[in-house]
Amino acid sequence: MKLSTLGYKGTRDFYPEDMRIRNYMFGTMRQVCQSFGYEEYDTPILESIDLYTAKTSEEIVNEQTYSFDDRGGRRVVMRPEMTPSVSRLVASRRQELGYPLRLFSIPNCFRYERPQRGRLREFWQLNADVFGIESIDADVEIIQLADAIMKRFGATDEMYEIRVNSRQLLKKRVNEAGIKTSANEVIRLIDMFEKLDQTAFVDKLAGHVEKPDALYGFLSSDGDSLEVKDLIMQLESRGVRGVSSPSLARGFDYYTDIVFEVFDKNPDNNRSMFGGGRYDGLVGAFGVEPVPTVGFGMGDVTLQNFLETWNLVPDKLRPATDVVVASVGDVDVSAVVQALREQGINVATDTTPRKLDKKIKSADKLGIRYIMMVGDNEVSSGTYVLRDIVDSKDITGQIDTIASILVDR
RNA sequence: GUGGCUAUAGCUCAGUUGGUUAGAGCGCCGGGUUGUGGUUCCGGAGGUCGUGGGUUCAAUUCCCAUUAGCCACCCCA
Repeated sequence: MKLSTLGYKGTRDFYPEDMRIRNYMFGTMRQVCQSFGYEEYDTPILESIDLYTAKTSEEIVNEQTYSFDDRGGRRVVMRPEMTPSVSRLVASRRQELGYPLRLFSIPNCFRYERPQRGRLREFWQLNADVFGIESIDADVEIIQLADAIMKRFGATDEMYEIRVNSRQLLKKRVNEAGIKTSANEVIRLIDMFEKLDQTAFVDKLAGHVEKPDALYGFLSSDGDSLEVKDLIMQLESRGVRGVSSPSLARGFDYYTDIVFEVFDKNPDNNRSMFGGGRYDGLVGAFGVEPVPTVGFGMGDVTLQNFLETWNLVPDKLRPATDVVVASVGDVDVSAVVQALREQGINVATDTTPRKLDKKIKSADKLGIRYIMMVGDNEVSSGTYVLRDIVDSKDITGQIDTIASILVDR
């Protein structure tokens, strides 16, 4: 039987050229996070199902997780998100950790969903969280961090919008409107505010609250939360533009106060790219003293859509290999290769019996910028020719000269 | 979970109103140039037409199922 070359549904293979883009994205995220004083951590992909049952949104746990029973009969879940794991991490050493604690990670997560644009079954997600700051300073910092990452990718204010809301205020207004069903159902409906027209929305709302018109009026206003206004002001003083969005709710149940999302303004995407908020109750759910927390998750799939549609992916991403040493005829190139590698240069060899033009073509195809042709003449004279495939020019010189060019390329 | 579109060579796609050996461009491999690429010329390899079943004398083409991909909804990164 012939094996299929297709991978599992909703997952991706990363060829070197894909990996370069991924490394670029993750590298940029890592740099900016570290510049804000965030430290990297990691946790296992597998977690007990208990971690999610109470905290994540119900739909995600019930219908969107990969879960199975292990050989000992324990229910195991492949993490659908990182927040419960990092909360567990902090809770288990609650006392001995130093605060404010700033953490980030770029884990792969799994959700059993129908794949489509911006959504796959395996995705990576930058998670940045700050623990131990009660004041709005933490919310400001996290949003500023998210914004800084966007800007480091070359994004400008026309490309995305940061929407901010207070879940506390939203809950208050929902309660004032007189809940007929449940607060969660109303909030879920509010999430659809932008997608429905006014009459359809108010009609639906009328089934859930006593005073739909009052609630609608609030949702379509600029919002009147002092906290949100203060937040937006502080962001502005740091050069970050935030917009009040009273209907913003976010899907996860664990958010307690400020929530935000970053919206992709490109018509090809036109969707919420990522978001986050404050979840003060999650660490405390492990039976320790609660720790105030603000964080966000930034998915690689939507981010890559964003970068591609706005043309922000650098096209100069090159392989780590600096040079190919190509043998000409029957010659031993190992000494030359060794000498270059000792200088810290990444060297691939091509000692296949093919003709030299094929070797140059192959190096070009692999994206490797330099090729060094080594035959008997070069070895005996000690003078080598280094070809820059990109600029199409040759550099002739001793091995040290060649090495110095490659080192500070 | 619901709905729509799609599946032919490595890639992008044509095509067969059901009928012998299924095509193009690009890419790939080899040669013209026994030590120098991206141009050009010549030659070559590569497809059980996604998979399974049905209708038919005959299916890549029609029908059903299934799988995968894309898109929208739900939800969300």
